[in-house]
Amino acid sequence: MTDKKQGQIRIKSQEKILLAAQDEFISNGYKGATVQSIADLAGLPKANVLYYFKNKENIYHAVLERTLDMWDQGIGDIVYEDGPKVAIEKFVSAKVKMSFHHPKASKIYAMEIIQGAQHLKEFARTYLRKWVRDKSKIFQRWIDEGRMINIEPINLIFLIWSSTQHYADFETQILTIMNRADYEEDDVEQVTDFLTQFILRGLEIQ
Amino acid sequence: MTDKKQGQIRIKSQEKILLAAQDEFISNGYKGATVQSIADLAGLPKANVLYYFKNKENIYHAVLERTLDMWDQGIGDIVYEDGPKVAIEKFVSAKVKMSFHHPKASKIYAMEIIQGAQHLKEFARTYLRKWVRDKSKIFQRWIDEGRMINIEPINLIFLIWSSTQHYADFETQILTIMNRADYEEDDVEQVTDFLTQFILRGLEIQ
DNA sequence: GTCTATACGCGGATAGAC
DNA sequence: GTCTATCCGCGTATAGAC
Repeated sequence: MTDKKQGQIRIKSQEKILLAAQDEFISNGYKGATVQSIADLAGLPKANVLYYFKNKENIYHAVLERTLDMWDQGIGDIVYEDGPKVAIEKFVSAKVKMSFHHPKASKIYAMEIIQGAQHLKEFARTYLRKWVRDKSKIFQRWIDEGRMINIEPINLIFLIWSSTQHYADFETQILTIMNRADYEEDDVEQVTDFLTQFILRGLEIQ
Repeated sequence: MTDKKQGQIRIKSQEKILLAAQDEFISNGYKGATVQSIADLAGLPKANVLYYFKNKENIYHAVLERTLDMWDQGIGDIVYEDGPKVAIEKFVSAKVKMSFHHPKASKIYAMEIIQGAQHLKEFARTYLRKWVRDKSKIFQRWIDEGRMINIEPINLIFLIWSSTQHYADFETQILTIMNRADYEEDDVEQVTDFLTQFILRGLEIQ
């Protein structure tokens, strides 16, 4: 075997482990998850999993890190130059896409927060707080310019986050209520349109 | 000791156990929770906890049941006779109050759904599905009468659920972002007003 | 690098003393 | 009814064979 091939196996195995771990952590939480289950789901011996990641804590950190990376990339951005209408259309659309295409990332994140954000306190205190502050300022500028109704920007941010993430986190409940097995590709557009239009009306934009 | 006093102890102990269990299940999930932790939090020996509830599964069921009861009571109702404006004001107000005053109930419920609703599939399939169907019909009637804008009622229901519950489930994140230790009583009113007004505008009611 | 075998502790549950 | 002592299995992690 060449080094290249071994490196390939390493990468492939780590990838399989992280995907398996994501499922296991969602199903059973950090403490309830077992390395054995992760190994079984990944189709590898338990010892290999621990060889690659040393211990359970490290696996979880790796899963969380990928989740945050995804948030960072997929989220798009809110910039002043877009104006309120386009900015909100872009942002809501990106968030809804994320929820439907990567519900597991959203679920891992939600569980971590509900359980007290033990592993994400620092992320919230620094990155997230700054993000909210920055975007609030942009919304406030638009409010001052009379381009949207006068609301607390932070309430708006929470409303957008919650109403979009709901389709990922509460997927099981939504599908059960609607008596369906899976989301369809059409759902993304339907929800995006509903939320975008609803929010724009709520802000009296156009 | 009289029977009465013993009954009192029984009730008090069960109450302490259920409150402790709620915290433990939120922090560590069903599988990660330990009977020993619940006992410690309740200030009772582990054997007593198992004496009252037989096993961990039963404790969890009891906690879930209380959560659903609370949902049932606290949620208020949406009735045709109120008309869309009053109905939404009442409903949003009740949901926000619940989120701020009983965040733990909301968190237990959210975790259960995120993890796949193993213990609540039946509740969703029967009770919840019917609830959504009934309320959708009421909204549809108001739509047909031109008293609110034409949207999919189910999207509206999900938006109200998610935007109100967010303040309970994501409490930790919200407080961290806002750099505060706890919610204040004023927050309930502020959030209620924001969400109510926003949603009424989104539906073009008034 | 990969896997088997095992040490060691924790957790659920019960038996039985008080 | 209440609590102590204990059983037994599972889970993490590692030692060491291959």
